[in-house]
Amino acid sequence: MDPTPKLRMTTQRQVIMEELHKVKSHPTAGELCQMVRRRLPRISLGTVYRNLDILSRSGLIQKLDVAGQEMRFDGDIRDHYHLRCLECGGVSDVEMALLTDIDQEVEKASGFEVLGHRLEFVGRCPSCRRDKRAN
Amino acid sequence: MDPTPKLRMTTQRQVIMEELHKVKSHPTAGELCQMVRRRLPRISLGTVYRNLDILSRSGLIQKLDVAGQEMRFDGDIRDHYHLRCLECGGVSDVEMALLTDIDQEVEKASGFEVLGHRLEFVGRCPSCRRDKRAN
DNA sequence: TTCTCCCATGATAATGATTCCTAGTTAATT
DNA sequence: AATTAACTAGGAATCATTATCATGGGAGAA
Repeated sequence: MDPTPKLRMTTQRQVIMEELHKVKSHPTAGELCQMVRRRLPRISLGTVYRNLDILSRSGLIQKLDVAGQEMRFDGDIRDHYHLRCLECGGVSDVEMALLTDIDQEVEKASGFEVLGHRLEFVGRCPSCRRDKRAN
Repeated sequence: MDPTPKLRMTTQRQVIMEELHKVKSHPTAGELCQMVRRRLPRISLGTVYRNLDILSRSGLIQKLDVAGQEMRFDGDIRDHYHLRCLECGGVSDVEMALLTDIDQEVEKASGFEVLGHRLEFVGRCPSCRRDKRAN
């Protein structure tokens, strides 16, 4: 229906991307909004959400949809797996080769057309393990 | 602190479990509430949520937390993987051996204490592939 | 059986993340 | 500079989920 509207590089959009690329964490929209507000104090949370959505649709960033209630965003668009700390809620990257064969295996076994998979680990991050030891 | 309060097997709780076990789909709380209401028309959605939570904490059912906005529930408590149809939103089981080694591998490589992982596939279910062909 | 305790229920309000709406603003193009 | 479609801020609306609270009812003791 609608031809894709042409993107404009607004200040807000620019700063959102920059701030997201600065960190290796995987912030939520709210966290990112706080970060951006240090430079653009009047930016609204809705704008952050809208731009994160647009940027991820354009393939410039990644919308993570990891377990948990809040969506997270990643400036690294390479396909990779994640690890969530149950204690602090943080999400880290996993250095691990992608599983390349399982999609086809599952496709054969299930009758589904398999387009991809999502693998994520849960556990306790080094920092939280350290804290626990202190208790 | 609190000794776990003793569970009372109420009619509502009973019926929720029965209805969940009847299906091989992985209903949301709302869907399950509709199913249960055919037998207990006055049950409230809050009761369904509360009991699903209690039952999953007790290990009698599984809370799925698959990608997407709504939580889903599974009467099958065996550890297994899932497959989500992007078209109809349905969630199916995958017949596939569990990946047993990767947790330890990731633990060694990452410094995290890895407690488990969650793997889910995305694609199109046989039924939606069939519909698509008709277009 | 009756009393008492206490967990459970139903109804509804509250919360929190996300999306939608609208009037005013701005980047890109001519 | 003028034009215009895309964008923004702010707030309202939505949707899933959780909390609150007065009432209900089952299990054990008397």
